[in-house]
Amino acid sequence: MKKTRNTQKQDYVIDILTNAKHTMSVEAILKAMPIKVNKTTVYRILERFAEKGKVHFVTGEDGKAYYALCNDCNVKHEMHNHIHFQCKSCKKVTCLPYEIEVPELKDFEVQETQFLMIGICDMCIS
Amino acid sequence: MKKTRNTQKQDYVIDILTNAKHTMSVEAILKAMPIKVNKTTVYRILERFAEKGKVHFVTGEDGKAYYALCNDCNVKHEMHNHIHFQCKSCKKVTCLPYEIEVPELKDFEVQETQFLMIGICDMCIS
DNA sequence: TACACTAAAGCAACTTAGTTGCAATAATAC
DNA sequence: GTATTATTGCAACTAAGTTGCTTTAGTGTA
Repeated sequence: MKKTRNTQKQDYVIDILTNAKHTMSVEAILKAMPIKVNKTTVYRILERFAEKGKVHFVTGEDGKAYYALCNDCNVKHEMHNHIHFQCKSCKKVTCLPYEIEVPELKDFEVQETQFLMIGICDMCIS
Repeated sequence: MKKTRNTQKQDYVIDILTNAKHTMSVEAILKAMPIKVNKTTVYRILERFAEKGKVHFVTGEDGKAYYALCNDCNVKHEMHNHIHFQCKSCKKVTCLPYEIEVPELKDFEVQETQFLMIGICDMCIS
């Protein structure tokens, strides 16, 4: 395994995702940063974390990637088979505590899953 | 309901999707067109078809939209709860004949679903 | 068949997420 | 303290998708 270093910016990303109520886009993470960080840096930090399984992401219906910390989700499963919900109005993506029972596929070697439900959230419905 | 017109270009899109083995990106549809068509046109044709329920799309892990004809998938269900598979190597997205049992969500009004499994397909594994 | 209405198509310019290659910076090991 | 190299920054780029406006061409009516 490649050597890694601890940096302040990586810590900030973890802090921000830890305190996040929803999954976050790179754009949102950048805005939440207490110091100025380049977007490429954030992309690469998240890429590294995703490889290590610290973070997972879903691609929203809008084509953007939304990131969240991995809590117990993949410790047990190696995969993130829980559902995400994206609100069409506010675009927020939320991790939901529902696991999907995934079928065995014959012609495909499955590495990840992304289950997304799309609609309107409570906050936006009123 | 708004009036619609039948045009050659719309027919071509339907033809192409009918003969497609996989879901198709707008780029792929454009390439498959027997005549020159503007990309904006294809986007708008697909948008109209999606509204009418003739077509559905999944957002791939790559953030691109992949379109497929709706066969019996939404006639019965109003939603497209089948699984899609995207190959990380060739990027192809395939509709799979597996329905997902979706949970009732309390805080969200669900309008659509996108279930994506990601990995390597048989063709690319060798 | 000719005409009016307007849906559909074309065009060009734009927006934005994400990427790339390379140079500068700074953790870590010695 | 110094060397090594992981990490960050920067600028330029790519590509998907959008927007506003003009032009073209289905379709209904006379």
